[in-house]
Amino acid sequence: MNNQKISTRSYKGVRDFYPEDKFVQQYIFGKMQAAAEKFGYEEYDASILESTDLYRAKSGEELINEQVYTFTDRGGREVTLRPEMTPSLARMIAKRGNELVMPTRWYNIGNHFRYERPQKGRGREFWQLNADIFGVDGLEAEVEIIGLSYELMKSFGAVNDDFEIRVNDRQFVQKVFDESGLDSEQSYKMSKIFDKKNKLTQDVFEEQVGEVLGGDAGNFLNKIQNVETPQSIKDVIEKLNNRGVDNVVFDLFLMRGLDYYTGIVFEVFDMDPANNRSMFGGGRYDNLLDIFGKEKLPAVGFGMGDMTIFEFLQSRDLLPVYKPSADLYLCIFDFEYTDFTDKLAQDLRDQGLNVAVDYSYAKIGKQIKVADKKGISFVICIGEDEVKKDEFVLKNMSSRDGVKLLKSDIVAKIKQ
RNA sequence: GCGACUAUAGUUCAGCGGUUAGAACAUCGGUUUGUGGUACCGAGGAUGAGGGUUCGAUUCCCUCUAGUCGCCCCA
Repeated sequence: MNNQKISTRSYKGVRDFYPEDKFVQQYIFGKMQAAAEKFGYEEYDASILESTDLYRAKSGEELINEQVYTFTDRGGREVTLRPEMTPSLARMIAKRGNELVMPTRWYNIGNHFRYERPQKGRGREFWQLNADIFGVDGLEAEVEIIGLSYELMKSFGAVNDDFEIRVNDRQFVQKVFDESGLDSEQSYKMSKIFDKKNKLTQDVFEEQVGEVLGGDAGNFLNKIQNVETPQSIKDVIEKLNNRGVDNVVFDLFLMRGLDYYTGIVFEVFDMDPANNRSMFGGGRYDNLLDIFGKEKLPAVGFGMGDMTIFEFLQSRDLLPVYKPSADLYLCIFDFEYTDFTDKLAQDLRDQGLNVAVDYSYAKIGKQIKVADKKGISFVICIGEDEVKKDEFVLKNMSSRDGVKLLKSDIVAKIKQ
């Protein structure tokens, strides 16, 4: 036998969730679920394991070679831990084919894995909400998805000044590029520079634009500086305004990294000057089913990761205070009252209360202290008096009060 | 893949080339044997691994490992 000590650390980049962490996670997921279902989205799920071919077909080589967890199973199959939800979603949608009644609205909250260097707000395992609507050609779909994002932010307690929704239209950008005479390679490079613009100084930006154009950038820079908001964006903004969403702006340089977007794209920005960055976003991607040989399907969706929204909520002091699941803690004076206490606990559980029992038989003050440290709201101590009279003192831990009541009144008193 | 920084108790941090490595918080016990939050007393618990310089290294140097942050990337 070896006596090497096993580290208590979790595997690099993945996270443990202690009860306090899980509580916050459940809060966040609860808000995500509520917002999605409010708009009539149906929950779906898939395995975290997918055939590597699925990603090979859809994504670039770099993703497969460097950024995913891939291994060979005992049967010689190549397997990949899902790095995102969209390929699985596309596979499921394609498999159902014409069975699906359009429009279809689906959402999922699941964990994903990618092999990269962990750093602030980014791990090798992350959880993400995906919400997508299929079968709607018009801007109503974009407006709904952006509206859903907005609703979700509000449900977290964010106010309009906290965040800003930036919108762009890839087709419009392409039109601008075409009018300026850029070929397809130049257009692709230019879109990458647009995407990075926020991180560049104006000088560097202009220099890089010049490099792509291979000469004088003056006309092009002048053109994009004076570009007018396209009609599609005007429509989206107007429809959102009608819904009460007024922190929406046009941003010609918003591209989003993904190549698969085909139309409107949007991102939600944190307006905190100390942390002014993109939190999440989405857009239209009508070519989703290409790799399955299916015809085009209109699709608009967005994804929201748990780590970025957590940091936002933390910075705005919008995270909930931890509360344990137990409503009531039962303390026992002496071993002989245990059966009585267990029966009481079970009765109360059958009535819908979450009840934990202290089996330490330590001094009663100590048992109460344990309940206090655990943050449980109510305590009842069981001893000779209680067993004899069938009457109980319900201690409210925050007010320090105790009220005498009958067993039949305990549940009502706690739930009030 | 590249770069910077860091590594001391469960956690956050001190410390000094030299006797027994300190504190706070947390944990446990006690002051208090039918009732908790304050206060007081006490206890357990640590120098990431290997090598080098030195009479002596937790301290200085090197390697490894791990972590944090940034770049790249971001589905």
